[in-house]
Amino acid sequence: MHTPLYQHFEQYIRLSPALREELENRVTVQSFKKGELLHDADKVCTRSYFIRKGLVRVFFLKDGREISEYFSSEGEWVNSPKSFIQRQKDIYSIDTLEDTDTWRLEISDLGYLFDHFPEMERYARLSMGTVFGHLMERITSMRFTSAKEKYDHFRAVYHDIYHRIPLGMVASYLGITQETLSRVRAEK
Amino acid sequence: MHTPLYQHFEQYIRLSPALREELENRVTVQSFKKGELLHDADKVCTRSYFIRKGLVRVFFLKDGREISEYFSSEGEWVNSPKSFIQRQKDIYSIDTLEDTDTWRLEISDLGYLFDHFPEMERYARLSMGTVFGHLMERITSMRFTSAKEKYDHFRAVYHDIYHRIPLGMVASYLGITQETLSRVRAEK
DNA sequence: TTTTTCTTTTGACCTATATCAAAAACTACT
DNA sequence: AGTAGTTTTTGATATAGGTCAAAAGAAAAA
Repeated sequence: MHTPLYQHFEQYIRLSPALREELENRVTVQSFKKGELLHDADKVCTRSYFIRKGLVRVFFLKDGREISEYFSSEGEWVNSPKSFIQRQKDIYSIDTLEDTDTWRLEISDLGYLFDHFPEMERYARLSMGTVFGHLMERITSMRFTSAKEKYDHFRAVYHDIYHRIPLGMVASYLGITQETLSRVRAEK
Repeated sequence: MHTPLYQHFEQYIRLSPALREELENRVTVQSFKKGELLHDADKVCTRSYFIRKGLVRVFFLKDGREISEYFSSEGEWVNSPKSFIQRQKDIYSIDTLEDTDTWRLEISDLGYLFDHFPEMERYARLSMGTVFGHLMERITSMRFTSAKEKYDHFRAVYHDIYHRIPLGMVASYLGITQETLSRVRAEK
């Protein structure tokens, strides 16, 4: 039943039966229709969602326009990172681009797991290391690169899901206008 | 003697006497002259340096030019993150912009600390969370912003040290040319 | 199916920043 | 102090990508 979740953890640590059971008990199924909000920037983010099926987008408002920060899909956790970690409000909201099924974990439950299973701390450290690497690569790919190079990098990173994301959202993710992205895409 | 190092850890966890002692035993003083390499991209990064005094720059080569990735100064750890975490080569080298004194920690010693002190795992998770936030902010500040806005953000982030960094290195950090940065700076 | 709304493409024009080149201002040796 | 090397500034020009506007295409609603 919770196999994809276990597999995710086992990329980084070995799950003891006790930890498996705790995870299973503390995680709740929650589904969202396309366009629904998982998290609103108005509030502190107290939940993390593991995506079983679907696609979500983390975004914020700048001058009244929605800017995509990043996208998450099957097999990944999503939350508003700074809000979730530091228990304060942040600028990000999260909504879905497709009907999405998740397992939801409350921050209080996660705290319990950290306190009682040191391997969870290790899991967090290692998995953050992975994401960390992605962020640095992204920063590199945003400097001294043409719109085309940015788009190519985006397609490489979001290889499996880039075609499921509307053009305007991709453009704001890349920091270019959708007109420019449309032209870049045309010449191929 | 090791006070600044202890203080750094105690932003995130409480250091037991036992852990203090282990840290103290495993850390080695190392000093570098201005311009010396702390790490060369040719090699796997197996050491992390805590900066007691001085200023270093993490950079890589693109088309024969040196691009600054970021800077670190007093009270911070520096290494080549992906190389250090995943024990493989990466593009980054590290050198000093000033004479620099450090405490050096070998990855094997860090591994020992992770294995024997679960609070070290917690420290790593929490401190990575902080850096994580900075990276996300930086990504945001690089999209849809003018050269001037990028420079303003840089000065805010590197408030205490920005004046110690040569203009050309700041420009490559921001992803703009040094000519543009020079002009931005002139009109104030 | 038809209408309405949302998304993407195309076109014309403009501006911020890149590029190339050279002068000026620093820094660091001898 | 004087020379050589490096870094920063200034100037002239070019261009990628922004902005604004409108048409075309797709998706959702009636």
